[in-house]
Amino acid sequence: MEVKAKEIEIEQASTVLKLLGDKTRLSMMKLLEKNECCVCEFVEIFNITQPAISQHLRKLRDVGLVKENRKGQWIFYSLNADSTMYEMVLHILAFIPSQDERIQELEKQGLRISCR
Amino acid sequence: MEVKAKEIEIEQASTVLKLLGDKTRLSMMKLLEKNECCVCEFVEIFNITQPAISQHLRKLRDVGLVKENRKGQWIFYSLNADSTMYEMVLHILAFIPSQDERIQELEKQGLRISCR
DNA sequence: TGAACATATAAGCATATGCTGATATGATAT
DNA sequence: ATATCATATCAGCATATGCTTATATGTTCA
Repeated sequence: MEVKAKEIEIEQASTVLKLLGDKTRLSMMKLLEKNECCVCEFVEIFNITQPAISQHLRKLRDVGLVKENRKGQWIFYSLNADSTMYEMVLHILAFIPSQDERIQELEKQGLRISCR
Repeated sequence: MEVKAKEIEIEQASTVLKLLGDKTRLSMMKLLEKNECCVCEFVEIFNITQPAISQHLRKLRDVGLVKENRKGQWIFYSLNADSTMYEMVLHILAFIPSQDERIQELEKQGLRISCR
């Protein structure tokens, strides 16, 4: 490693890594790296129910990886740059291929996302 | 990210992250970052049985994160630098505090590790 | 106020995970 | 050969995880 990384507790680190060790959550985090997203977008993108999405987001929020920002009826999620783990998360996400085509794919298919 | 990271499949990435998302395995990997270790060392360090250690190592080996090297009676494990995920793993381990005191702790307590 | 929409929470279920004790395999040394 | 030590594998169990359906909460708008 060229730059000395800011160390974090191993307990915390393993918690975060376990959360990222789920394909759905990892994709969510990668999307959130570049975009603010609301629940309904995730619901369209992933082939699971809205409660399943909410539960994933709750787990990510509980450990402080994401934060929510209500805009009227919608709640937009984004990465929480204040998290102790933010730096590590960014380093990890750098290895993950962009998931943005999944949003574009939806638009192409005419599946409008209601909150935009 | 200052340097462009070599991207890996999201499927693969989540598999690796899930494996690292266990405190025992994460500690093992951190130890292996600097040391070759054999099973009996891990058995002394972690408060779990030898089969549990073997099972963790097997999982790490199955996805190619570690490799084994038999030396007579003992099998020494080390990080597999040829793994597609090696770079990402190193980036992650850079955030984990050293676990080397755990080995030193054992020596201090007089619990000799038989394979050294 | 109440209907419609977005999101969260609860309950229940199937599968995955991590551990233990028992046993098998492999290597060394007498 | 056989006893001993190191490691792996197997079977079984308890707990964790991710999903679904049903329902609750919160917001908007007529």
